[in-house]
Amino acid sequence: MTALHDWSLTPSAAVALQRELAPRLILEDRIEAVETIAGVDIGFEAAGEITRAAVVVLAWPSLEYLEQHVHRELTRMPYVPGLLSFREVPAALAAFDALQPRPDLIMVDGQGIAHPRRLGVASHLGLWLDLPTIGIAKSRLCGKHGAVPEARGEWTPLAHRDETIGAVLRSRQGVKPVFVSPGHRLSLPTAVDWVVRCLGRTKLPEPTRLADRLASRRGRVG
DNA sequence: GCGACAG
DNA sequence: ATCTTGTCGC
Repeated sequence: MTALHDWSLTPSAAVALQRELAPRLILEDRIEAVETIAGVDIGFEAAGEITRAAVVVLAWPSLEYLEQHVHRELTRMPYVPGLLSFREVPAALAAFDALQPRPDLIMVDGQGIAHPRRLGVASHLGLWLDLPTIGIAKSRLCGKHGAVPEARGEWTPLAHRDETIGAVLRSRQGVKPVFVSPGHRLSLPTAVDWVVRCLGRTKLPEPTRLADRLASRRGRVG
């Protein structure tokens, strides 16, 4: 019952594809007027056999709820550090198909270019949809950084092989920082700005926080 | 060779 | 990610 799909690549083939795609990323600000922002996250059911992709769309600048959508499908790949997009992006794309006007900006739960080959899940999704994306991860995949300032909104750079790949942001005082990195079509400063602007009084920005709840079915969103 | 390792 | 109870703090 193995559902083969063009996303089901062997690890080495997936790595080769990442190396081919990373150079195509645009890390300059190519983002239009923002009126809607989407948050995406993936959750699992039935001991991981079912993948559940959730997308929540909010209006900017009110952050008012506009719509949500959930797509469920059989899980196609196991979790392998560095290859997360092959496990989650297919389901996320299906969830996005239900959105009529596409969002102007997307916040993804995971890394953008803060990845060994600069192609985290946020970058891969952004490249595929050709939309601006930002990666917001709750923990580090690669790279190193110094002490993170205690004040909310402050950050310290995340570096990897002499490159600045992201920001370790104190999104909420007294709480572990989040790792922000550009996904596609925007710069690091711009990515951090958007995350800070979408922050409520919680650790995660509203789009991602709501998508998280919907994906893990931990409460109502709309 | 020995760790580290998004979700 | 997911499995899980109470508990500390704004």
